[in-house]
Amino acid sequence: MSDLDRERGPKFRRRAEARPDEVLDAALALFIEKGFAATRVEDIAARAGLSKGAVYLYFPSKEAILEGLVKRAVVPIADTALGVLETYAGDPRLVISSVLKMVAGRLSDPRMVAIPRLLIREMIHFPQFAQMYRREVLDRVLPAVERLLQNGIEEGYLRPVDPHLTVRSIIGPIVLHMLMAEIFAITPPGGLEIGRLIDNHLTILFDGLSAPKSDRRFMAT
Amino acid sequence: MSDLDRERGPKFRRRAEARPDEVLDAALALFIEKGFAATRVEDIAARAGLSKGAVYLYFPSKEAILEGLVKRAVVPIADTALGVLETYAGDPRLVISSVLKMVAGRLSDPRMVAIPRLLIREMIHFPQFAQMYRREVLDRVLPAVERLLQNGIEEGYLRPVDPHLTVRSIIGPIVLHMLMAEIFAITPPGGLEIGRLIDNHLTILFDGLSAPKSDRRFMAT
Amino acid sequence: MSDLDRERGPKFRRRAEARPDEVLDAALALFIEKGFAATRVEDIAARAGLSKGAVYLYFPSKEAILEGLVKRAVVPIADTALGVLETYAGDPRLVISSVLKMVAGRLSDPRMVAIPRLLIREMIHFPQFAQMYRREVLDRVLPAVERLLQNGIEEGYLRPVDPHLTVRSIIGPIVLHMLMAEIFAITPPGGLEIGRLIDNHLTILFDGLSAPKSDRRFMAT
Amino acid sequence: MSDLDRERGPKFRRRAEARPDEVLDAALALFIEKGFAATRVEDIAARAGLSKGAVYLYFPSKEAILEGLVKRAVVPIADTALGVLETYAGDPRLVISSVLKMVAGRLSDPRMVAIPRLLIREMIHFPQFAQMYRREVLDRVLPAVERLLQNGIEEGYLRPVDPHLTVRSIIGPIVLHMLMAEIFAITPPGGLEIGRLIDNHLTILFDGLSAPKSDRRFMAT
DNA sequence: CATGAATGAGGCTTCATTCAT
DNA sequence: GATGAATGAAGCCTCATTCAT
Repeated sequence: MSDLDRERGPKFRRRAEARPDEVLDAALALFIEKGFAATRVEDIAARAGLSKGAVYLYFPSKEAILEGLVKRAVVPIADTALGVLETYAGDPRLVISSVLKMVAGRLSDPRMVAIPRLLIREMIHFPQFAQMYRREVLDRVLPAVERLLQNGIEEGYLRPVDPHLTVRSIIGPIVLHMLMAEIFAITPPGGLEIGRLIDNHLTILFDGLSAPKSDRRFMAT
Repeated sequence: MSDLDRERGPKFRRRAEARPDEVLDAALALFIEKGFAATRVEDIAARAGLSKGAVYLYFPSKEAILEGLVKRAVVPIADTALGVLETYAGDPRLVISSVLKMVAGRLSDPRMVAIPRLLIREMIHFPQFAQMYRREVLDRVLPAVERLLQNGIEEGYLRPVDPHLTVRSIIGPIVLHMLMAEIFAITPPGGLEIGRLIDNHLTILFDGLSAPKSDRRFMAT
Repeated sequence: MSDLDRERGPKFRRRAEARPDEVLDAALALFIEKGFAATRVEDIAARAGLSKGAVYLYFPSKEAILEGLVKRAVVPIADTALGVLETYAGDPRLVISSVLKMVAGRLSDPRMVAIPRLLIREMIHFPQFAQMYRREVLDRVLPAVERLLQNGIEEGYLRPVDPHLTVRSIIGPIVLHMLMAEIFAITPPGGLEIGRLIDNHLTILFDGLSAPKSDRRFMAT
Repeated sequence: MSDLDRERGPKFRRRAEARPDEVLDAALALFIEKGFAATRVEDIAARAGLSKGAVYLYFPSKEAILEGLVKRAVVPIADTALGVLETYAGDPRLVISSVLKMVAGRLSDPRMVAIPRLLIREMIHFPQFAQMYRREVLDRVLPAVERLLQNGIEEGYLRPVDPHLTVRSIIGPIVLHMLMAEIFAITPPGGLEIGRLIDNHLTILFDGLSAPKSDRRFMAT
C-alpha cells in the first residue's frame, strides 16, 4: 500500500518532509536562471508543485529561502573538500592535481557552483549570507590548502612562496574560466574543456611558463 | 565659443553638456553600492544634482543609463590595453610583468573595475550589455594577449602551452584575489596587497611552483 | 450520569461536549487581548487545546465564534440584572445603591465586561451582534431600570426627572470610569478604586453637587 | 488667472498643500464608517481624489495616516476646551453648565467625536496613539476641570467631593448617551435630544436625584 | 472525530515613468 | 529646459477555510 501511495502522484503526497527541499531545489534553479529579485515566490511554488501560500509553511520569507539554500550547500561542500585535503601524504602536487581534477568534475554539476554564483550576484543585498558561506566553507577550506602548501614548502617539494597568496594562483584560473564562460559566453572553440584547461594550468603552475633553458632559441633580455 | 562658455562663470549652466556624464557618474556609484534594482532613479537624480524628471531628458529609461555606462567604459579600456600590448618587442614576459603591474595600479581605482563588477552581478538581467562589453573589450584584448603568447612561444621565450587557456592562468589569480576581497571580505592580513600578490604570482607563473631540482631535499614520487 | 462522567477520569474525553465552550473561552480571551481581526483561528485552536480543523467542527466560521460568544453572554447577564431589579420594594435609592455596588464587584471580573468591550470595538463590522445584545440584554434591563425610577418618582422618593435620560446619569459615570482606564490608562492615583468612585458618585447622584445652603460661604450669582 | 486656476477643477490642482488634509478628511470618514483595518488605502485615495500611489507621497504608511489624524485633532480640541475652562470666575456651576451645553453643540459635529470613537475601537492595535491623545488632550483638560471643582469646593459652591472622581459624574452621562446611540442605536423616542439630556443631567448633578424633603410623600427607610 | 497541509484571494507598499506647469 | 506631483502595475505576505488522510 505504501508503494501504491508513492505512485499516486504529487496530489496525495501530504506531510511530505521532502517539501522544504523541493522548494529549495525550485528556488535554486530560478534564482540562478533569473536572479533573486526577478524570481517571484509564486514562480518557486509553481516549480515546486505547490501553491504560493504553501511555500510560507516552510519558509517565513523569500529571503529565508535564500538563507536555506546557502545553509544547505554549506556543510557537504566543506566536508568533501576537507576530506580530500586532510588525508594526503607526500608530494602536495599530487593532491593539488587530483583535487583540481575532482573540482573540475564537480564543476560540471550546476548545483555545486550555484551557491557561489548566487552569492557573487546577490552579495550586495545579502552580505550576511556571503559571510555565512565564508565562515562555514572558505574559512575552513582555505586554511587547509594553505597548510598543504606550507608543508610542501617545508618538505622541499615547493618553492618558498607565500601560501596565502598562492592559493589564488592555484584556483584563480579555474574560477576565471568559469566566469568568462558564464558571464561573457567566452569558451574555448571546442566547448568548456575544463580538462584541457586544468592540464594546461597544472603545467604552468608547477613548472612555469618560461621555456626550459635548453629549449630556448633566444635569451631573455 | 568654449572661451565664451568659460567666461559665463560657473553658476550659469556650467554643466549643460556635461549633464549626461554626471548622471552616469552618479548611477555608477549607486549601482556599485546598492545594485541596479535597488537604486532608484530619484537617487541617481539627487546624487547628480538634478531632478528626477531631468534624468529622463538625457536617458529614456533606467536601463538606458546602464547601457550608457557600459558604452562609456568600453572604448578607453580597450584602447589603453591594446596600446600597451601591441607595441611590445622581445621577451613577452616583460610585457606580461609590466601589464600586470600596471593593472595592479589601475585596480586601486574603483572606477576601472566598476563595470566588470556590475556586469558580473547584473548580467542575468541584461545579457545584451555583457555581450556588448565582450564584443568591444574582451574580443579585442584577449586575442591580442593570445598573439603575444603565441609569439613568445614561437620565439622560444615560452613553453608550448595553449595560448587561449593560458590567458586564464595569467589573469585568473588577480581576478580571484579581487573577487574574494569583494564578495567575502577575504584579504591578506596586511590589506589588499595587490603588489605582493602579483610578485608572488609572477614567480609561480614564470618559473613554476615546483622547487628547482637542486633545492629539493626529497624526491617527488 | 453526571456522576458517571466524573468517574471516567479526567483523561478520557473529559471535555468532549465542553469543547465549544472551551473554544469560546479561548476566543474571548484573544479577542479582548488582540481584537477580532488580529486573532487567528489557529491561535484560538491552540489556546483551546485542539487543532485548527477541529474548531471548524464546532463553528462554521470565525464570525460564528463571535456570534456564539455574544449569545452565550446574553442570557445570564440579563437574568441576573432583572432578578435584582424586579424584586425590590420601597426606596429605589437602596436598590440603585446595592445594584451599583454589586456591579462594581462584578466589574472586577474581566469576563463580565468582555462582551460589551468587544462590541464597542467590533460593532462596525458586526452590527448584527450589537443589535442582538441590545435586544436580549439592554432592551430588557433598561426598561426595568426606567420602571424603577418611574415608581420612585411616583412614590415621592425621587424628583420628577425623565427616567429614560436619568438612566444615563446613573450608569454613565461608571462606564466612563472603565473606559478611561481601559483606553487611556487613566486611573485614580491609588488604582481603579471602583468602590470609592461609586461612593462619590452616589453622593452626587442622590444629593447633588451643590453645597447645602447652610454650608455655603458665598452665594451663587 | 489665479481665480481661473482655482476653477479649473481638481485635475489641475497641482502642488496643492491642502492634499495631506484632503487625505486625512477622506481617511477619517472611511475609518469611522468601516474601521481602520477594513479601509483600503485605495479607498482613501479614491475618496480624496488621487491615486493610490499619491497617498504615499504624503504619508509613508496607512498607519501614519491614522497618526496624522490624531495629531491634527489634538491641538484645537484641547485649546478650545482649555480656553473656556481657564477663564471662568465665580460659581463653577455656571461654567459646568455652559461647557456641557457647548460640548453638546459640538458633539453634533461628527468630526469632533470621530477621533475618540476611532481610538476606542482601534486602541488595541495602536495604543501609542491613544497615549498621544491622552497626553495632549486629556492630561491637559482633565486637570483643568479638577481645578475648577477644587476651587468651587474651597469657595463653598460645591460639596466636598473628590474632584478626580467627580469628573466622571459630570461627563459620564453624556459619553454614555453617545455610546448607546452609536453602538446600540438606543436613542430617546424623539431623537438624540442632547439638549434635554443635559438639562435632565444638570438637575440631578447639581441638586441630586432625591426629592426635596418638602416634596416627599413617603419617607425613605 | 481529528489533524494540519494546502489553497488563493486580497491589501500594503514601491518605484519607473509621465506630464502639466 | 526643468520640475516634482501623480500614476498604476506588480509582488510579498497573511490567514480563513477546505479536505485528504
